[in-house]
Amino acid sequence: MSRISLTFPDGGKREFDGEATPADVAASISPSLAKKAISATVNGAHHDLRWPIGCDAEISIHTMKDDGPALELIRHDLAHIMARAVQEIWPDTKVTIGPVIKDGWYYDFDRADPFTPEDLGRVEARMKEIINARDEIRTEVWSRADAIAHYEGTGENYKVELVHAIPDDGQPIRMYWHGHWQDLCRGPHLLHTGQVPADAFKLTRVSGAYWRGDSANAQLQRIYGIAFRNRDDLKRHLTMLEEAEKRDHRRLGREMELFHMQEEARGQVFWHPNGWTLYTTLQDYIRRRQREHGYREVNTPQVVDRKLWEESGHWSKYREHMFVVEVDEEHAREKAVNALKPMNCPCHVQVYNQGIKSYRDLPLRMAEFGACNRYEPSGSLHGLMRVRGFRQDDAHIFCTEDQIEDECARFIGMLSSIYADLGFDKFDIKFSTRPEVRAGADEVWDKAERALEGAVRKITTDYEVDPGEGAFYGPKLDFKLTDAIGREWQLGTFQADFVLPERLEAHYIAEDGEKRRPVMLHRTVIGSFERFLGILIESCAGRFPLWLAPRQVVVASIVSDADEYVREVTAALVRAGLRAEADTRNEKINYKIREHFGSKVPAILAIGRREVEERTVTARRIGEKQTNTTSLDEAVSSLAAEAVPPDLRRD
RNA sequence: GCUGCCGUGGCUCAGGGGUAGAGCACUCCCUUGGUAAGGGAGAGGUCGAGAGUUCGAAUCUCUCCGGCAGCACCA
Repeated sequence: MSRISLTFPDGGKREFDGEATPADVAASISPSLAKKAISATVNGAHHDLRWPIGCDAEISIHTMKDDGPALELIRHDLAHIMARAVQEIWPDTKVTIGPVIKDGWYYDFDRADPFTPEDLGRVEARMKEIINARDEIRTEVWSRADAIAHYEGTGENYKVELVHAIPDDGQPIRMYWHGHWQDLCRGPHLLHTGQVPADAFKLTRVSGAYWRGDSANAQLQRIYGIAFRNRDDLKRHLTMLEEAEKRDHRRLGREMELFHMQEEARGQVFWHPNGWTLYTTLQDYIRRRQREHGYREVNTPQVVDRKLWEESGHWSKYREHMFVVEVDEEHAREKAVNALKPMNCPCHVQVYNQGIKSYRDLPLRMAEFGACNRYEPSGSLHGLMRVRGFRQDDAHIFCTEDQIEDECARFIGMLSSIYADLGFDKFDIKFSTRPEVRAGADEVWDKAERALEGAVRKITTDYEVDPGEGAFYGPKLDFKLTDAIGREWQLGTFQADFVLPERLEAHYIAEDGEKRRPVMLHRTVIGSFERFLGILIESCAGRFPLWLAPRQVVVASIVSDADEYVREVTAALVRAGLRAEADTRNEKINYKIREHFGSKVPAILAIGRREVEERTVTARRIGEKQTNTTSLDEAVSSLAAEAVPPDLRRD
């Protein structure tokens, strides 16, 4: 006879014989625990208590939270409940898949007519009915043949495909039921639909999504939902999203007069004085940091003959995404086909290839604030985050295979330091390893992968590995930050490349006098100024640290008798290197304060009769209530000190 | 590029088959007022573009352009 040993969250143990049913198990648990007993680990695998138990098993009951069922289970079952609601309302709709995602879930449907916002209301109402019905949730084990026959019979061709895709390794195929509705699912699940809080979820949007994520496949209708444990959490989440909207860089870009974009230059940026000040201040900073780390800056052409792109391989792969420039014969002696450079790499190899390089020159670190243009798909454009014209903080390091590790470690050190200076102490790292189709010998890949991963491990073990997702020319590390509403964007990157030096015939003379191929390391820290500034704007909600703020100080008069002194104070600040402005308009100080703090000026010096007489200034900082009156000299020197960029402050 | 939604003055938005409205911003006038909107007056749009339906369209239909969300893409 088989036995089941149960371990409870409180550490207690209980033994059952192998024929125990879930009901037996549930009965042995205290009522309060039973309500929360939803899933378990059976023989090491995560399982649902609803499964027939008929074998030797070590079961640990877990995932119970004191405040109710695990959110993941709630969201998971909501996906099923939504699919059921949709099929009950529109029986001809085919179901596909519906996973749990951040904050909620989605489910993809195949249906001739798209869902309208009103449809979502109907679905939501039906879902609440299902929840209130407290239908028991059951799981059955089916044979593969039965499952396929069933889905073929009901015309659920996507499910047929899914069953076929389940590896045939003896694992049972599980069917999940509530009411008269069923779905293919491996679990785990709640005990009944009533365990889902009926007032803490919301269907948020519909959109198209390709079956299996492949644009060659049919496009399905995806419905997204969000769910929380209770109504308050849901409300909090919605409020948070509203707040995040106020930090949207497109909105702040307009409000702070940083930049604008328009139809005639789609996907490109018109930087305004404030935005350009920010941009160049950041660029100056990056330039200093690069110099500090041994980079030499170059500058290469915008318009390059297609010949070079053919040699580099970009023409065949990215032709559709390049801005091609054809010079007409009427204006030139020969017709030439060029392309705006979509990236700087081949140009840097051209610089490298001038003259003969020795192993003594390596590692050779070549940087360029390279302006690139890519004809990105229209639907991918997104404010500053994804544009067609941008400038990278690009650099290529030409080195030997043995130098990869050291260069990678140096790079990550520099990147961490720069991110920290700019207010990002945390960022996500992704490590992508060799794909199936690739260039370069396995030994070189071994070396490069080890070098990259080793360098990362020196700073953190918290990184994601994407096996097989590396470029065909080498492994890569990506560094990501999130925007106001949690979308992730890739900024920094570090990639080893064994291919381009070969294609463009770069070489150096080794110690033994032989010609060798250098490895080329492609890297960016902030990625592009455009995207990084988008992220930076959102992360600080437009309240830049003083050294970056486009307008650092406004000196505002309270009465017109102070105007002359206001101009004197402003001049002193400007002399000290600050971006200071005088505001002597005939407006009340309240009005001026509101306006300047509204446009995120970090510091305001208010000047009234008292300050004129005492030759002082009264300062107030954005976001702070209190004011601080000091002598003029004191104010100027403390602001000037704060305006020094962090790297220069360290010395 | 695909699916859906949207497109009214600089911004936020109302209206809606008979030739446009509010608040903020802007200009001018009054107010010299101590730390997140003092008061008044004025100027500003032909309603994304084109075509169609209609006696008449910003309002209905179609096409295109653009924006937003998601998908796909991202050297």
